[in-house]
Amino acid sequence: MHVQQNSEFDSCLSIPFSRSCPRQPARSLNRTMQNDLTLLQSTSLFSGLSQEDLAGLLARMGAVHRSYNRGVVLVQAGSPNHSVGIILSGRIEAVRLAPDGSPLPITQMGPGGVFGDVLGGSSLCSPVTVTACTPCDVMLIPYQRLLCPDGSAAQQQVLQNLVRTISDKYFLLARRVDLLLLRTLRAKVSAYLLSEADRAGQLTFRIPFTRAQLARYLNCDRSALSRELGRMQREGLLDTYRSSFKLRDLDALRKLSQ
Amino acid sequence: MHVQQNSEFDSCLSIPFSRSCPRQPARSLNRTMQNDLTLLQSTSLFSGLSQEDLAGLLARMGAVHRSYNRGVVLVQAGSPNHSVGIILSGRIEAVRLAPDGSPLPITQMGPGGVFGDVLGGSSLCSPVTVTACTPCDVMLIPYQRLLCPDGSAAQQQVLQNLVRTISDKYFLLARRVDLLLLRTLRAKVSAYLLSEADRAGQLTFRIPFTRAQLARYLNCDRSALSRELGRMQREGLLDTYRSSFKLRDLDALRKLSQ
DNA sequence: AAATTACCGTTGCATGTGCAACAGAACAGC
DNA sequence: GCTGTTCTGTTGCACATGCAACGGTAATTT
Repeated sequence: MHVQQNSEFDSCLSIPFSRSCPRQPARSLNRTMQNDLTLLQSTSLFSGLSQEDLAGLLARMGAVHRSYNRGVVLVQAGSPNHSVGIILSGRIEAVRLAPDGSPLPITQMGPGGVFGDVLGGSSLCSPVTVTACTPCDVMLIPYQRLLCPDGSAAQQQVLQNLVRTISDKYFLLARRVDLLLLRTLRAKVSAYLLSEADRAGQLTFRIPFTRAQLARYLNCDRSALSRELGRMQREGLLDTYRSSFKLRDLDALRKLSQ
Repeated sequence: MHVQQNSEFDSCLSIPFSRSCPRQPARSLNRTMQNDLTLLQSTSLFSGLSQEDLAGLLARMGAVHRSYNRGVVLVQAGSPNHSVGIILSGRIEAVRLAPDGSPLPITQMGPGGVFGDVLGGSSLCSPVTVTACTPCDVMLIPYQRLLCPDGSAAQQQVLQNLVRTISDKYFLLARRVDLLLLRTLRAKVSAYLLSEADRAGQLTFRIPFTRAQLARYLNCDRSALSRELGRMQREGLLDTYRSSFKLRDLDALRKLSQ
């Protein structure tokens, strides 16, 4: 099973859906439930739990299952969010509204991804808007129930996992800071593309951004990004067409990214 | 008692030491222990615990008390870190080494500050070097003992608190990202100074950075920063001399910071 | 198939800012 | 006192990049 968690970017755009339609007859639903448990087990939040413990825990915590269509807003920035969500199928993206109102892409996540966890139960308002990129199935768990210990070993394991999950997100954000700290646009582009190639495991890959989105992500102007990519292409460093990239000179790119 | 936690910047440079020398006769030491407990109670990590619970928990977890002289390295970047530290007195600072080797200030903390918590227990190596700005007293708790539940209510409370603590640090980092995303140097300076004034609670304050450090923090050139500060001073927006600042036109600064 | 929209590359221009170099002030040590 | 070091402000210059505008191509809709 293809599980992606905490992936700040994710170049895999085609997700193999285990279910195209969440509303199914009861017999299929049981089978679906089984699939969900297996997926949840491989999640950073629920790793290390047996299926029995997990099922019991979910019931005690009042976990609910929701389906959303593409484009639906799951979490509205500025309004309080009381649930942790785990993606069962589909993709979601989190964006921030910049002070000037333009959307700033933060992260995208596929099945197994956990969102809404970095609120610390402090009844804080979410700084990001979470929307469904594709039709989604999501499991929602009230944050209070998640944090409030019931004394079970499983629940304590989940708390530990939660610490891990949030720490991982911290490090992802820290890596983004590293990107933003690079001085030249060329360095940013090189660092970003190298990280994407690393994630994809090959030198040819697609990124989950349009040019305009990537420009916002790297905090630069869209035309400047196009210009720089054109230059790098002419210099033989890479090939690119729209969202597709092929890295040609890894060593040079590594040097450029400092 | 003056408690500072999770302060990414902190303009208070003069810390009133409760103890100038940690090595004292037994009678004083007990009194010191009492002070420590009170301070720890007001910490984000140990809030909500009674002194009895806290004392028992610390003993069970194998917490140790260490003193460091100014300049000593508490955590070396790149080497694994197995302990969470809570500052009892003094100040510490965390810096990163940029790819080019220059130090990049990350955070400073005073009494009550918690560090080494964002490692997720995954035996990760610390990305930052933590050093003592002043002579320090620190309480160290093995991360494994902290995460591994013993079934006590106090321990579960600590786990919850740990989630909160890490979440808070995530948001601090997110705010730094916001700073870095601002397009012009003037906007960065305005946003930073406004946040410092907000923290200090007054328009006249000192920042914990030299010009060169602030330039690194805002990701700009030192001379460019001096130039911009000079311009803003001539325009009547603020006054500055070395690390001291006085904001003169709050409205204008707010507009500039977008 | 036509029309509408979104996406992308290109280019000219203005300028903010990195870079290097220098000098004076503050500070520490002797 | 003197000396060396660190911190800071200043300035000239080059250039990377933001900005605006335009046209072309791909994608989507009717």
